[in-house]
Amino acid sequence: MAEHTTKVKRPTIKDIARESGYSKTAVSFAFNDPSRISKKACEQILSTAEKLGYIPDPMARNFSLRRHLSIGFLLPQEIQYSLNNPYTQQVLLGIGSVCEKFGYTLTLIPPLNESVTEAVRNAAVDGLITMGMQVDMDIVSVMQTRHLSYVTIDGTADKQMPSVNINDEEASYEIMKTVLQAGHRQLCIIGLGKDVFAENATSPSLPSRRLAGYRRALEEVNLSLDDVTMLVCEPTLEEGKKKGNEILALDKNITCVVAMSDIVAIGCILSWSEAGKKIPQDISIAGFDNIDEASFITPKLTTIDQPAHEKGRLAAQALFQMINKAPLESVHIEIPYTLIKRDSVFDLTSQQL
Amino acid sequence: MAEHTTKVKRPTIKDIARESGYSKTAVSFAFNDPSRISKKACEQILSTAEKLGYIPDPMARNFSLRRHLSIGFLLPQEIQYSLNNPYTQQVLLGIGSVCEKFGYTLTLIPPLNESVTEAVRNAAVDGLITMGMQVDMDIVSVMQTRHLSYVTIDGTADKQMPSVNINDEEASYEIMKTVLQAGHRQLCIIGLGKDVFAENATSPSLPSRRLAGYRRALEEVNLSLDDVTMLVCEPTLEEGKKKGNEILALDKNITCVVAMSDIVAIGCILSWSEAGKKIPQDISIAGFDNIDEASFITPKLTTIDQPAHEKGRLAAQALFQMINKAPLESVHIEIPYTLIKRDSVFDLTSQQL
DNA sequence: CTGAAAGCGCTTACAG
DNA sequence: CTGAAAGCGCTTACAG
Repeated sequence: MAEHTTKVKRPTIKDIARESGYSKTAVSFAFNDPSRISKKACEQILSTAEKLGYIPDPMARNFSLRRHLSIGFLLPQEIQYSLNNPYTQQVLLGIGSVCEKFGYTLTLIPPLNESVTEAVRNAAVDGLITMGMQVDMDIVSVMQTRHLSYVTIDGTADKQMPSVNINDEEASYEIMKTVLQAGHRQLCIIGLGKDVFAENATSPSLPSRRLAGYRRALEEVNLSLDDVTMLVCEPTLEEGKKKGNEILALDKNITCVVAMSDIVAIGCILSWSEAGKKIPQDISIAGFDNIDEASFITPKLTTIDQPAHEKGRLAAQALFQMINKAPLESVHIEIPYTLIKRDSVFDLTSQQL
Repeated sequence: MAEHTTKVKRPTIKDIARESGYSKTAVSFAFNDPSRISKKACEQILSTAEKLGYIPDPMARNFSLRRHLSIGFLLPQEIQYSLNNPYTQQVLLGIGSVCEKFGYTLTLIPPLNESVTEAVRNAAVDGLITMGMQVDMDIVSVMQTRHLSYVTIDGTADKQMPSVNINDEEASYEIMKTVLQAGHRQLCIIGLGKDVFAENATSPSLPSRRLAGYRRALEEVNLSLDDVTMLVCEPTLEEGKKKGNEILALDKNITCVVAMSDIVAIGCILSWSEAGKKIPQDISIAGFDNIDEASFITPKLTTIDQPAHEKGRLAAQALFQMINKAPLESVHIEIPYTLIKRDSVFDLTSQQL
């Protein structure tokens, strides 16, 4: 290589040591624990650092200290899908607010080469938060052999799997009951896309727990899930619109849709409005999540309020406890939800024709 | 330390080498370039790795290869504020989709100990995307001495500062003109909170460029910014609601509000609805951004459509070019916007009382 | 195909 | 207060 290949190389601790006349140890102390060297030494070192444009390499520092100062949020599928849901965004905010407090960054980890497992193998983080995880997934064994701490939100509780959830079965029961009490019998359920994690899961996933709640309410009026039209989609606005149109085309005279996700419910409402339907008179709908948008769509959405932000916050808090080797008060955190009755479910009983 | 302090230590490449009978070099090749060793060696190494529960340490690998495989998104203030705006969330999605494509993670970097500069000094990333950055900020010099690549969105273009923008002055001019043509003269502008980056900035920031556009339109009807009520707030729904109420309390008979952010405009609408106002008849409003919510609030919002997702995508694309030492086609990318006229600005001229 | 050894840029126990 | 040296867990040019 010719001399003039002056690659502007960043100075290292060694350069500062040489230039300032002190040792690498002293330079390190100047930045990390000035009390261990003389004031004079510290000043000289800091000023030559300034002069040469030296900033300690965070990666080398972290490597040496065996930490990343970052926690990871594992995205179960492409980022478009994962983050296009206000519910997930609120979870993210909750996690982020805790990271911030601890001086950590938050790493969003999309699948690597389409593989979530690959992504987990390579994740440069101190711990992971996942959504909808179950123990019997190979990602879990990767996290375990990597000795990574992890917490799952909306996943399936297990002693190997610290979790944060609401009581989805009960919440689903309540909202379905609300719909049934309003007299609706021609129903359509829009479930959540099945988890990409779940290849051969055995324990009941979040969608199936919700379904169980719906079923219980249905059975009380002598209906079963077989009497209901079942659809499934990813929780995004676009998918919701699509399903909304599909339902209209179904020609089954559905009077009420019960969606497992507000964003999907809102998508339905938008598509129905465009099609000239009156909501909730022509067709009613109930959601799940109580995202902000649920209260400013017309009609306002009847839904289950679940504190997404709080879920993220608690999951992150638990994760930091684990990272810091502190014992967890409880491995499975269950937080309260609230049924929110608004205007999107028409009361068929009150208008005895 | 007593013998039974069996800290479950992760096996390292050395352990696999010893156990399998091959060298560290061979183990490394088995994972990274199997073609360089014999099939037999590879199999034996991989199987002992499996047996001992060995997964190569990503941090050590990245450190050795002098890379992070992550790019950073710098949050100008606490994560609550920064990410609670659908506009920013879309930018984030755009960035994320590119990261995903390149096999990178996306690191959200909140201020560290309240300091954005501190956060940049310690960021473990290969490049940074910032919002609303100007050259004359000390964060910029930190990025430069760290030899970090960076791109700014909604910042101030400069040869030292690759950027992605729309023409904010022109867009603002257009929307103000729309409002004025509808006959509104009692106006209130809600600007964006001044940047936390900007301590002693000299070149015009995004809010001031927008203001310049507003001013130009105002001057065409012989008004100046002094004739307009000026408010400023952070772009969140909550802040928007607060400002909405403040405006009602103002008792200035404002007929139209021009907000620099849809989320703030929506906040206003919500607070006004609660207060029993008819919108846009009693009070009109125009926004900026065209977030999804702008089209499903009632009334639908008149606003400027700017492709937030595209901004993020282009910024990330440029950043990866820089990281890969490829030349940039253009250091300053300007993308088109669109004026969207909907229902939130009442036409005072058509109803000649 | 295989391995010994230097190197990535820090931290820190230890000796002076 | 100060510094030489080992170590963090990988990669890779080089020699065999």
